[in-house]
Amino acid sequence: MNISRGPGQAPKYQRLAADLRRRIAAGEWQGEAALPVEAELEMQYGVARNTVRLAVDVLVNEGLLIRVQGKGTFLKDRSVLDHHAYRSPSEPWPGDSLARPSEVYTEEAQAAGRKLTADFEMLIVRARTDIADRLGLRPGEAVVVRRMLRLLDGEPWSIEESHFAAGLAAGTPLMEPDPVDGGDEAVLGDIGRVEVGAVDHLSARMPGPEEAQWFQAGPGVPLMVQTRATYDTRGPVRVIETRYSADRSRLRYGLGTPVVR
Amino acid sequence: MNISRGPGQAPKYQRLAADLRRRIAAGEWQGEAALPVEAELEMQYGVARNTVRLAVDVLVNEGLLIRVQGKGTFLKDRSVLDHHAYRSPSEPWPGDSLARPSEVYTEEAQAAGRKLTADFEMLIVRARTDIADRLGLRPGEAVVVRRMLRLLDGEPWSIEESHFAAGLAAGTPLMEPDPVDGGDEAVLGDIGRVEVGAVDHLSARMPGPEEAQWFQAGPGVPLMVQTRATYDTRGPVRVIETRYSADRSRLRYGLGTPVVR
DNA sequence: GGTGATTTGTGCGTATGTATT
DNA sequence: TAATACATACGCACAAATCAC
Repeated sequence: MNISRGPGQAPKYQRLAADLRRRIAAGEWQGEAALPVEAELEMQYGVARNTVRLAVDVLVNEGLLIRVQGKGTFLKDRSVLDHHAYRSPSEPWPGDSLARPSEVYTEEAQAAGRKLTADFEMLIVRARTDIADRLGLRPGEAVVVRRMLRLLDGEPWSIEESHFAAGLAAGTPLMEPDPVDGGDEAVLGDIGRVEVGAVDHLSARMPGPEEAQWFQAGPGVPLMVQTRATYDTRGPVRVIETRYSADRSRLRYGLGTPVVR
Repeated sequence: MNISRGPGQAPKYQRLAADLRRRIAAGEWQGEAALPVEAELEMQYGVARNTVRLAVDVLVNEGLLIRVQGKGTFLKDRSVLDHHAYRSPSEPWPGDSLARPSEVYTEEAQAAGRKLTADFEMLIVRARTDIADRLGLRPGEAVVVRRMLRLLDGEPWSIEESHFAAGLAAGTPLMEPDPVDGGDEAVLGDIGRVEVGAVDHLSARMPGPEEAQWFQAGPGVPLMVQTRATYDTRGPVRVIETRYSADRSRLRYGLGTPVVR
């Protein structure tokens, strides 16, 4: 392919990126195979190393390729784990359709032949304004954050943070720096705050530096953010913000009357 | 700030990026203000232009900054439009909680003081394997795709594609290259295929080149992808895949018993 | 309407650092 | 240890878009 630049043409590096994209789509390299090394691409296309890197940058930022220093440039693998974020109330399933004790995650992973582990942290912070809003608190009020860091086959998968008003958590096991058997909803049940409804907000964005580090997310891998505000008959109970590495997860919502398949 | 690189330190451009991130967070530039020009940053930090560009690249890919040739580098604006992807059946709302005629979008935009317009296309294609799967078709069977391109204040906002089995659409207005009053569900109702349930899958990824062009999405702006498979009592009805520019949209799901706020 | 100054975009070359094999 | 391959960093030149005059 000739990528010399004429007038009215796209820049070289973009044309090079397009050609590499085409060769990838054509299956020239399979699986997680390595691409030709940069020096080889320089020669194949007769361009400077800089131009090769600009082109590969494009595909890396699209999430198609990953670069590994000292090894090479590789096709990126994409295998996702579905998570049931919600089931229709009538879908047969042990427990509530809003509840999500840790066992749910473990089971989903096992069903997919994969292994899910988790770390736990508890912290007390001043609420972000959007969280305070949804909990019905004044801005800057203290909230208890219970954070679950989930790993899939040892790779970072999601960060789940449950936010409780300090008043609600006081005097309960939610103040302890340990996960609770049966999930936090067990505690909520004990104090008569059974969640009956929720509103989820879903968005996506690129990770910040700390997030990119924890998720081991290179360029081209967005985060998917699920923010769930739950309610009982008295009012707001908690806000759960869960961040997923988008290249490893997909969320599923069962809506309306479930259909047997 | 001194960003000379010592041993064991992060690379210059990363430290420069971190410092710029800090200055942005500190509010040194407000609104959509311009950052110092590249030459100015070169001098401030005493580095080569290349290094400045690498650092700014980082922040652009995080979605924090945008660059405009001939003008400068600017803070990126983020204003999102919420879309009600699902409402609890008991939430008061005209029409079904699964249905989404165009009017819903228009109303949501109006409520936010913005204007939503749309273009329509109809095409007949061989089904992608995942679509065929969910429609219960053999791979490669023909499907009718009804595509709605939605613009918010004239800016690209979402692409919605409804996929119907060719057999189902035959002989109905779904074969016409025009939108249907009341939405496609009006046609489905007429032929006795009232959707009673659905399964949504949500994911996020970076746009491909055509998508990036249509969405006018620079680097750092992911797509959010919602795939809804709907059912009536007889089986699959349609698959709706909607792609949103993640920096302009947020999806809302009302779950369980709705709570008055 | 045009001209030049400003600012980012593209492209080349070179050298050296660092991780992997 | 040596070779390989990507990462970082410098410098330079010109193109293309924008804007002020």
